[in-house]
Amino acid sequence: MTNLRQPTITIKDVAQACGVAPSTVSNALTGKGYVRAKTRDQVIATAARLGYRASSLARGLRLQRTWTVGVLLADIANPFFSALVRGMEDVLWARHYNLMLCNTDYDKEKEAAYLRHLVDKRLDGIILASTAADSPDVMLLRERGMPFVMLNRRHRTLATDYVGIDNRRGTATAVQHLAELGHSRIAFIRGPQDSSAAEDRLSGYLDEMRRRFALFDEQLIAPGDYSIEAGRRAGARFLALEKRPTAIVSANDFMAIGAMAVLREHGLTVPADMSVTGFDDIYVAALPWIDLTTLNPHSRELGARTAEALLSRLDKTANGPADIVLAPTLIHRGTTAPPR
Amino acid sequence: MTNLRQPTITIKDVAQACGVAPSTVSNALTGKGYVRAKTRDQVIATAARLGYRASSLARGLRLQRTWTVGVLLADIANPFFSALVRGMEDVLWARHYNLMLCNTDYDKEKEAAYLRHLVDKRLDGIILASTAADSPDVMLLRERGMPFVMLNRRHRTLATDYVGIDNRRGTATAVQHLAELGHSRIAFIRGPQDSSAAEDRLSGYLDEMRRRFALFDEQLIAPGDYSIEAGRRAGARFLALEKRPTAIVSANDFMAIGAMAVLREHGLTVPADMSVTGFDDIYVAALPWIDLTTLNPHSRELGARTAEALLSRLDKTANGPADIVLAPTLIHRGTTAPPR
DNA sequence: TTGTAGGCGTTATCAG
DNA sequence: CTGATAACGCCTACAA
Repeated sequence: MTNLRQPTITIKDVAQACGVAPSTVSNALTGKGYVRAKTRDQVIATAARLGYRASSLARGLRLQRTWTVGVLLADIANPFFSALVRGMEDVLWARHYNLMLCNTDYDKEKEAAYLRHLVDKRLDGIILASTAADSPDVMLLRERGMPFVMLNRRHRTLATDYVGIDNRRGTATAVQHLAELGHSRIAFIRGPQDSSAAEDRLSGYLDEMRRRFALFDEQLIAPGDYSIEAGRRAGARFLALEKRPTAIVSANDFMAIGAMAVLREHGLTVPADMSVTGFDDIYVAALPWIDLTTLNPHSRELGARTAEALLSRLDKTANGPADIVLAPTLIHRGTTAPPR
Repeated sequence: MTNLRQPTITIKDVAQACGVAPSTVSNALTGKGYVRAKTRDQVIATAARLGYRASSLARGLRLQRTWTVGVLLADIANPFFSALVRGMEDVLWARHYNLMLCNTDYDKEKEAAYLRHLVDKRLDGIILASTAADSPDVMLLRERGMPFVMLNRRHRTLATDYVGIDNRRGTATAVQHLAELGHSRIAFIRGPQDSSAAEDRLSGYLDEMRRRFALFDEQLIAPGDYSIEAGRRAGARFLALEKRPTAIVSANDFMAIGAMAVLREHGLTVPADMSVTGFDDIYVAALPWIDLTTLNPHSRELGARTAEALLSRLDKTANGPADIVLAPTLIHRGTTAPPR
C-alpha cells in the first residue's frame, strides 16, 4: 500500500555501477554512437539488473518529443467512435506511440480547454474527431505549429490533413437502394448541423432525391443529434404526417433504431410497412432482432488510416495535405424491402 | 500544412519581455511565493500576449509529476469498458488530469509491454481494468512504487487498492429472481477463467443454486469468454441437453444476447420457452427488441469511484488500501417469466 | 572508443 | 519582494 516513490534509478546510477560515463550508457542503450561491444553488453546487463528505465520526461524535454498523440472525440461510449479508436490504437501501438483520450462530450468549451491542455503537454500530434467545422480552436493548433489531422469533418476555411468517409455517397447510395426497391417517398433524419459530415450526409440524400424525383417535400426531413431519442422523435413526426413516407434514411444507426422503436410501438412492421436504413454499421445493427440495412464506413480502418496520416506528418514523410476518403459499403439486411 | 515547429516561447522569453527574472515569472504565474501585485499583473499580461504556455514536460521533470493517469483495459469497444472510461474521465478532467488509454486486447504480452511504457512515461498512477488475477506485471508497479488501483479484479496475492462490483451478489440475485419465478433448472454461462470477477459471478450462481436446490448438475455450466459468439455456443449446448434448463443466467449481456439469438433460430421464444438474464446492462439490453433482464453494475459511477480512489492515493489522502464494492441492481425486463 | 560540458524548460532555495 | 543558482534526467557535440 505504500506509495513512497522508490528512489528512481537514473542513467548516472547505471554509469556509476558500470564505471563508465552517463553518455556511454546512453550510447550503449540507444544503440547510437560508438561503443565497444563488451562495454555495451555490460551496460545493458547492469541496466537490466538495476531495473533502469529511461525517463520519457527527461528524454522528451531534451528531444522535444513525447511519443504521445491525443484524440479529441465527442463520446467514447458511441460505438462508432470506439471503433475508430481501436483502429488508431492498432497503428499507434505498433509504432510505439501512446494515445491520450479526450472526451469532449459535445461541449465546445471542454474541447477548447482540452486543446490547451494538449498543447501544454507538448503532444506530438492530435486527431480531431469532434471539432465543429468552424471551430476557432483549430487555429490555435495551426498557429503553434502542432501537427493534427481532421477525422471526418473539415474545417470551413483552413486547409488541413483530412481523413474521412464519403458521407455524400453513403446516403446517396441508401436513397438509390430504396428507389430501386420502388420507394419514392423517402424521409431523412439528419445529424447535428455543425458537423460537416452530417451536412454531407444530408446533401447526398438531397442530391439523389432531386436527381430522381425532381419534386421534393421539405416535411420529409427531420432534425436529429445522432441519439436514439432523436430517432424516436423523428419517427413520431413522420408518422404524424398526412402523407407518410414509405421509407426512412437515417444519418446514423442510433437514430434509425430509435425510429424503428417508435414504429414498433405504433404497430407498424419493418420493412413491410416502412423501410429503414442507417449509417455506421455498429455491431448492434447486425443483431438478428435489429438486422438493419446500413452503410458500413469501415470505422476501424478509418481510425487506422487517420493515425497513419498523422504519423507520416510527424515523420515529415508527408508533403501536401493528406486527403483520404473511404467509400462506405451498403450492407443490405432485413429492414429494407419494396413498399407494399 | 507546414508543421515547422514555431520557436516555442519559454519562460525566459516572458521574463525578458517583462524585464524580470524567470523565477519571478514562475512565481507570478503559479501564484506561489511573493510577488508584487503590479509585477504579477504585468507578467500575466505579457505571458498572455506572447501566448506563453508552460511546458508540462519541463515542469514534470522538475516536479516529478505528469498529471496523467493510464487505464489498462481489454477492449474499449466493449460498452461496459467505455462506460467505465466515461466515469473516469468525468472525475479526472475535473481534477485536471489526462487519461492515457491502453487497449490490451486480451493479450498478456501487450499488457506487460504497455505497463513498461507507462512506467517509462512516469505516469502519476494507473487503473488496471484488464489484468488477470495472477499477473506478475502488477508486481512491477508495486516494486517501482507506482500508485495503482485494480478495477473489478483482485490480485491473487497482493493487497491493493480495489474498486469493483459485488459480482457474487449479482449472479446470486439473478438466480434468486428466477427461483422466485418458479425455475429450478437454471443454467449458467461463465466468463474467462483468469478473471476474478468472472469467477465471482460463477460462485454467486453456484452458492445460490446449492443453497436452494442442494443437488446440482454440472452440465448446466457452459464456458465462455464474454463474446456474443461464446453465448451462441453456450445456447446451442444447452439446447442439445437431454434435460434442458428452463432458464439461463449469463455472466454478461453479450453472451446472453448470443444465447438468445440461438434460441430464436431454433424457434424458441423468450421468456415463454426459456428465461434469460444478463450482466452489465449495456444500452443494447434496454432496446425494445432485446429487453433483457440484467444486472446494472452502475458502470459509469464505478469508473468515477475508481478514479477518485486513485486520486486520493496520489494526494496521499488515502490510508489503508481502499476496498470499494458496489452492489449491482437487478433490472427486471422482458426476458424472465415463470416456466411454462 | 570514452568522457566532459552544456542545455532542454521549469521551479525550489536562498541570498540580496 | 526579486534574482541568481542549482537541479530534475537525458542526449549530443566535442574533446581527449
